[in-house]
Amino acid sequence: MSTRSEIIRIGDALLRERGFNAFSFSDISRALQIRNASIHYHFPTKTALGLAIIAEYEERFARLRKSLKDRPVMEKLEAFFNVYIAAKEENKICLVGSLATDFYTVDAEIQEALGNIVQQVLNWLISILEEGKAQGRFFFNLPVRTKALMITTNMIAALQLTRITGKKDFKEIKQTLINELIHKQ
Amino acid sequence: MSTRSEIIRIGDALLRERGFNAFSFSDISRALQIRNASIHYHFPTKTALGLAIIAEYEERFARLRKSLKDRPVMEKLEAFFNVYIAAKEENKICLVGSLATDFYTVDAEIQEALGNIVQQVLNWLISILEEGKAQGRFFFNLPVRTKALMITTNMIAALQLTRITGKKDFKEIKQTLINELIHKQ
DNA sequence: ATTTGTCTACCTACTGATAGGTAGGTATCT
DNA sequence: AGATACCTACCTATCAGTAGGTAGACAAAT
Repeated sequence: MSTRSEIIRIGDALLRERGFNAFSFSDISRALQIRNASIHYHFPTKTALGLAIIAEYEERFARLRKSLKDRPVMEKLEAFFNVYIAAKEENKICLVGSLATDFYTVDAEIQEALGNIVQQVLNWLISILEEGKAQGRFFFNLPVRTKALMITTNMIAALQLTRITGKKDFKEIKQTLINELIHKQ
Repeated sequence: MSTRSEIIRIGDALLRERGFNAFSFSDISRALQIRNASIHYHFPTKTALGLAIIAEYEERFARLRKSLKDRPVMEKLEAFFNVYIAAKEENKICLVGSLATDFYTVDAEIQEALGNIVQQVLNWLISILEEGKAQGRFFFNLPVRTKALMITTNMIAALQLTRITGKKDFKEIKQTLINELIHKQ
């Protein structure tokens, strides 16, 4: 793995563990056993690193959507939840939750990039919900975008709140969302 | 108003706007037109200030619960949502959401205090939900604590996500929660 | 009534640590 | 020779925090 992608990997981990303002280039350089200035060689500014982290998510996200394109809708829903389950396994929160808290402290470019990825996540979930409903596998009466907002906010904050109340609550929230979706009434 | 409570007020505003690691004693001293060292006179450490901000919430929260003790359950539910509506009016997030993101960067004392206030909020909402259900005013099939977790996570992340997608979405989420609660099935 | 001491709530002036960032040099590979 | 990927050495700004001083309010002692 290249140093550049290692920096992104560690930066992402720190971002979702501690927030954008609570990690430094030094944290990354220490972890990689290289000098601080070497991080700046790959990413001139912290904003540039932030943008690269978000771009990485966009690429992974596009690949994931593509690979699931012709899979059953239930598998897609599982993939959606797996993003959050994987984060919980590491006691991390999600990118959107982390940067939403820090929103007014980051550069406009990051705010914009975050806006784009939020749109993509919401649109993905909307398409999953629509497909599942059309196939008679998912049940909900709310407008589909509203339903997507409800599920997304549940998952974002579930990662955060259950840092405090415990992982059992995270599983409860996740399972409740799935049950409500796949069971009539 | 005393300098001490002004410091808490401004500290709370900054905490919920930018996060714990993105505000400094200088931000507060500048706003109050006093010197940095004077903030340290009232709060020896940033942790002490954080604890005082949380303690202020506990006091306000206890007063609110007491004042609503004999009021109709619908009024109590409104008061619960008003906490988040008021935050949204200022584009701020809630204390719990902010500190959950910063959780692993703050002292254990703050983590503990945060745990206590989360318990209090959840227990309050649980008691409201129980009362409303017993009176035939609220409808839900989930275990009451699960329902409380769902509503709380929706509101915490609604404040965060709608910094990005807009206030209209916040209102949509809030109204959906109320509608689902007060309408059968 | 005046002095004295104590307390509160600030102040100036500083510290060491760390932040993000830069200039310029060097080893290696093609 | 030039590009790549590092390095040393440094910069300025800011951070939380400290030492020690002071003006004013108040109360007790003289």
